[in-house]
Amino acid sequence: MKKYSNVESCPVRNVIDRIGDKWSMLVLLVLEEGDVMRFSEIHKTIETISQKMLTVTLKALEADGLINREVYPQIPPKVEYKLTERGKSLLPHLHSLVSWAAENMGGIKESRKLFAS
Amino acid sequence: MKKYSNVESCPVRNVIDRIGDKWSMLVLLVLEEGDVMRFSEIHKTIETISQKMLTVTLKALEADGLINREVYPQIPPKVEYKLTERGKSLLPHLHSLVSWAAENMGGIKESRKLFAS
DNA sequence: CGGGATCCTAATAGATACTG
DNA sequence: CAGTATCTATTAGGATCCCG
Repeated sequence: MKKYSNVESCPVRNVIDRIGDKWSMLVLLVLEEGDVMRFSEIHKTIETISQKMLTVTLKALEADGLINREVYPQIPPKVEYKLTERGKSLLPHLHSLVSWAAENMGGIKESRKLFAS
Repeated sequence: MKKYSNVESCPVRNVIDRIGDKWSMLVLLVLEEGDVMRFSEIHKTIETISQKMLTVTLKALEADGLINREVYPQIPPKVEYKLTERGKSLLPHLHSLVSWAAENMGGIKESRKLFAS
């Protein structure tokens, strides 16, 4: 059986570390539904995210080439975000997780209660 | 378009928060390969995890009913872990992510480099 | 409008020592 | 062997103010 000593080299970890943060996955799902969206639109859709975290999250997703950022140099500024092809290719896998989560959430919550008692 | 204001009620977030931590997913994949494993076996396989984090991670997975913990009351103690049916049902979805990650890691690393410069 | 810069707090993770 | 307990370091995340 192979060893998992050098965690950093694992491609999976690189992905999970990114989409496993507090907001990335949510932003991806929102952008899928909204197609092309401005910063403020995303912010309004995910009401509980802070401006800073939305900025940070968008930048990280852009760095990974999962979303595209287009700036319109005008006053007031306008910035639009949309999924790249790579980003779109990730979404089916996320949806597969979403389905599993929806189906199993009830059972998991039951388990947690039993475990706590 | 629906709003994602109350993040906590989202079943997806509950799942991603759990498997998106530093070690859970790795432990699940290791247990899949190893079938039934003792604490020390898992620890040897994932060399870089601390004893504390392995304990914490196993407990969380057990609470969610994803793994089963069996204690043999003897000296020295022996504790075995294995996937539950629910845990097994999650794994295909993780593998789907693993595949995507493996295929796209090269491109993502390229993107990150370009973005940094 | 879409951020950037700074400060601060809370949550996570690791090291170490100890135990039934 | 399989953990606990405690302490410390690191990181994630939020609040606030500012700016072109």
